[in-house]
Amino acid sequence: MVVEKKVNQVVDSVEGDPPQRWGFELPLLLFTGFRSLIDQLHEELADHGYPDLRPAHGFAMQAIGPDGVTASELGRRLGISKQAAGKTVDRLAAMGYAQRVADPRDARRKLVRLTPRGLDALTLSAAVFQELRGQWAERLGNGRLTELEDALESVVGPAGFRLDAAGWFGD
Amino acid sequence: MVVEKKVNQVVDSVEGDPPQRWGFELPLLLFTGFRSLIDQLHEELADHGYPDLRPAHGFAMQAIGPDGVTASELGRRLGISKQAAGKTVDRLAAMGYAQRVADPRDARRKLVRLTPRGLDALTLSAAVFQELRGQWAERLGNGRLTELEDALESVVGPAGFRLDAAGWFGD
DNA sequence: TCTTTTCGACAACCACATTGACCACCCTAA
DNA sequence: TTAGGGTGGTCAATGTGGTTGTCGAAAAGA
Repeated sequence: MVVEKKVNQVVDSVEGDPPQRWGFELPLLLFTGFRSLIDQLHEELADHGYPDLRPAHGFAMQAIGPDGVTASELGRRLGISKQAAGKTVDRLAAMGYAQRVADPRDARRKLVRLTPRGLDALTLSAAVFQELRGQWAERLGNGRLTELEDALESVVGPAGFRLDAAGWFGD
Repeated sequence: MVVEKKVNQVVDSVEGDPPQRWGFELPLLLFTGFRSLIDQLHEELADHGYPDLRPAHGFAMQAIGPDGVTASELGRRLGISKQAAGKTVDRLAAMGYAQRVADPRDARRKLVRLTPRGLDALTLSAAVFQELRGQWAERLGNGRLTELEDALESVVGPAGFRLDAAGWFGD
């Protein structure tokens, strides 16, 4: 990559107008948008009886899915060790969002399944996201919103979304 | 918020086409875009002699800024305790990106400043982001990219960007 | 059947945050 | 001028969520 050139470009334009927009604005805008949606989601969730859910829990429950998974598989999906996944399940179970059930077809396995409460939280989340998208559509106009979504998809690809976001940021 | 209505809407359309796009795609697209930019940034940083930098370090260094801050103020900006901020500074200092200097005007304070190496990393990051934005512009066309940025800004506002992203996600 | 792999658990450990306590220092008002 | 309150930095204890290592039981494959 020709970054050296860019260094001078950036340094030079400190005294002047940005070419169009600074490059660093893009990730910040994306992150701020994401964060605002997630924060609003959890406000709604709290108001509707799920005050203890955190963003990471949503990813975990999404990774469990409607059919359930083993703790090992959950670890793979979340990008953490199976032991850490087991502890995550413990926490979700203690909060009443998940449970372990023995797998009759494989005595080693214990399937992690969402409880009805867990499924409800997921259903509500989907509805809140739909509502929030509606608010964006109101503000931007449906066309601009769709273009935004399409543009993003064409850059990042429709590639299956990664759920291993928990420790990714970490120090 | 009229979420109850949305629940049925979402449940109903499980058997059918999404209204346009599912609401949950929007946050995922935003996050995936953000993540892809950050991942590529850190690939570049690693290739240019900064292999030990993690995303969270970038936020911390950004919070320190070119003028330096006290550890307490750093804690406020990052949304963590001053003790945790102090440890973060210890880590950055151990890696050679920051240093503490006594403040001659206030004997209590120790100013945290970026080292030349830290400043270089920040400058390089800005250049990489500029380059990455160029790649997006190539793929989308400059017009569509600018529209994307403008649309995002009009939703989340030009409000100063929050740096307290580290523990925000957390479990 | 024998070997290898997989699953879930237990234990020890580590990284990074927390709270609480403390002293040194600045600032201001009596 | 001095007493008090607020602020800055550090130490200590603790909590949480992750890691690796190990293990026995069970499944899968040669």
